[in-house]
Amino acid sequence: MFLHIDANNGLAVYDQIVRQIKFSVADGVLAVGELVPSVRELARELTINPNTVARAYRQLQDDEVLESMRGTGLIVSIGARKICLAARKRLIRARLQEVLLEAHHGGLDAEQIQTLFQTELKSLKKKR
Amino acid sequence: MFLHIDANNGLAVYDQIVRQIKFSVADGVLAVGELVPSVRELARELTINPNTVARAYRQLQDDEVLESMRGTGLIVSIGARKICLAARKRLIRARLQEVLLEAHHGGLDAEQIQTLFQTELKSLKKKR
Amino acid sequence: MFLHIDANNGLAVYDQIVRQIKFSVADGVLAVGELVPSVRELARELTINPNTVARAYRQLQDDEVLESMRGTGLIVSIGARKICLAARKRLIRARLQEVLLEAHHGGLDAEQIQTLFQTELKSLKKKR
Amino acid sequence: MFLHIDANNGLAVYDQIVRQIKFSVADGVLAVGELVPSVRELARELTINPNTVARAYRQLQDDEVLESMRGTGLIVSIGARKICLAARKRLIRARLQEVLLEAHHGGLDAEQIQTLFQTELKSLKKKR
DNA sequence: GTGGTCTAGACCACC
DNA sequence: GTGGTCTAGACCACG
Repeated sequence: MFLHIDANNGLAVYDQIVRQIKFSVADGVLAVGELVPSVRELARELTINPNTVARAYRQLQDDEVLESMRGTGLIVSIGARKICLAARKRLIRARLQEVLLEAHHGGLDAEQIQTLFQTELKSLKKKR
Repeated sequence: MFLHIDANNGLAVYDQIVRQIKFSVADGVLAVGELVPSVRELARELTINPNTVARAYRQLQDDEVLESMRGTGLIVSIGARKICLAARKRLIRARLQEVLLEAHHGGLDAEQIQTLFQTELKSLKKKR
Repeated sequence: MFLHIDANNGLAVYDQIVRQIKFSVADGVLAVGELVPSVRELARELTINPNTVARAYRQLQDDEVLESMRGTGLIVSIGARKICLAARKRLIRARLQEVLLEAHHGGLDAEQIQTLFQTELKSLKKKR
Repeated sequence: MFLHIDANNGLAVYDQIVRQIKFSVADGVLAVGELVPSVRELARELTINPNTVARAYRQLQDDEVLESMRGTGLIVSIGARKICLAARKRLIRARLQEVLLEAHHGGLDAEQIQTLFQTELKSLKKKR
C-alpha cells in the first residue's frame, strides 16, 4: 500500500489520507481513471475505521480529485492530475511559509534559517 | 505588544503564546528578570480568554521559563535564556523536519524542495 | 435511442429509465404493444450495467406498464398509456411541489418564485 | 427552532440542515456574527445524532457560511449573507431546471407546464 | 460487492 | 461548556 499513516502526527488521520492520495496522484502513482481501494479495503489495510476512510474520500470528491461510480467504486477524476500537482505545491509551500515565518518572528536571520534547512535536508537524504 | 496570534494557524492559541514568549526570550526582546504582562492584561490586549493566557503561563512555568514572584506577577526566570535558545532551535527544526519529510514522501526531490524553499525565503525577505 | 441518462442527476439510473419510459409511453413515442429493447441491448446502448436495466424493467412490470411476452421480450401493455399519462402528471407535480415548498420555506415569496420560474422556462425554450 | 427536518424527503438529513441554514442566513433569520445552536443542542432539538449535525456544520464551514470560534461555538461568518443569497437562488434554480427539463423531455409543452406550475403555486398559497 | 447515511458513544483540545 | 476526531456497527440503494 502506498499510504503511511502516523497517528502521532498532529494531522488528523483522514487528512493524512487526503494529502497522501493527492500526492500519489501528483506523483503519478495513482493514474487518472484508476479505481482507488474501496473504503472497506483501505480501512482494513490501515486498520482504521471505514468511516475515517469514507470521510477522506468524501473530501477528495469535494476537491474533485475522486469521482464516484455508483455501485462500482471511486476513480481518480479526469482533472485530478492538474489539481493534485497544484495542491501538492500549495500544501508544501504553506507549511514552508509557516515555519519560515515562525523562524523569522523568533529572531533567526535568513542565514541561520538556511543553515538549519541544509542540515535537515542532508539528514533526510542520509536516511533515505 | 510583541505577540501575534493567528486563529487559523492550526496551532492552539495557548501554544502560540508559549512558543512566541520563548522566542522573545531567546531573541532578547524579553530580558531575564523582566515582568511579563498579567494574565488579564495580556488577555485584554489579544482579545482572547484569560483562561487561555493562564494556561500558556502555566506551561511556561512548567518549562521553567517563567517563575512566580508572589504578589507581583511572573518574571522571566534566570535560566530562561538558555532554555529558550535551545527550545527555539528544537521547535524550528521539528517543523522543518516535518515539512521536508512530507515533501519527500510526496515525490519531490531535493532540488525541487530547494527551489520552493528559496522562493519562500525570498518572498519572506521582501515582505519584511 | 430515446433515453438520456445523467449520472450526476441525483436520481438513480434505474429510476431515470423508469421515468423516461413512462414519459415516452405517455408521449406516444412508445406505442402500446411495441417491443422495448432487450435488457442487454439497452444496457449496451446506455453503457450501463444490465442489472440496472433489468431492475428498471422489473419496476415497469410491477407498475403494469410493460408485460412479458414469453420468448419474445417485453411489450408496452394495453393499459400503459393511461397509467403513464397519470404517472407523468403525478411525477412532475410531486417535483414541482417539492421545489415550491423549499423555495417558500427559504423565504422567497410567490412573486420571486414566479420570476425564477419564467426565467428558467425561457432558457429552456431557447435551448430547445 | 427554525429548522424542519423531513426524514422521507429523499434529501439526506445533513443536507436538509445545510440548505435550511443557508436559507435562514439568506432570509436574515440568522444574522452575521450570530452563534448557531451548538452541535449537541441542535441534535437534541431535532432528535437526531450529533454527528449528523456536526457533518452539516462541517459542510457549512467548507462553504464559508459558518466559522469556528474555538472552544466557543460556530458563528455565521462575515461573508455568509452574500454566499447564502447566491446559494439560495442557485439551489432553487437547479431544482426548477431539473423538473422543467424532465417535464419537457416527458413531452409536456410550455403551456402545460405553466398550468401545472400555477396550480401548485396556488395550492401552496392556500396552505400557507 | 460498492459508496452513502445515520446512530451511538468515546476521547481530545480548547475556552 | 464547545467543536473535532475516531470507532463500531447498522441499514440502504446501486451494479
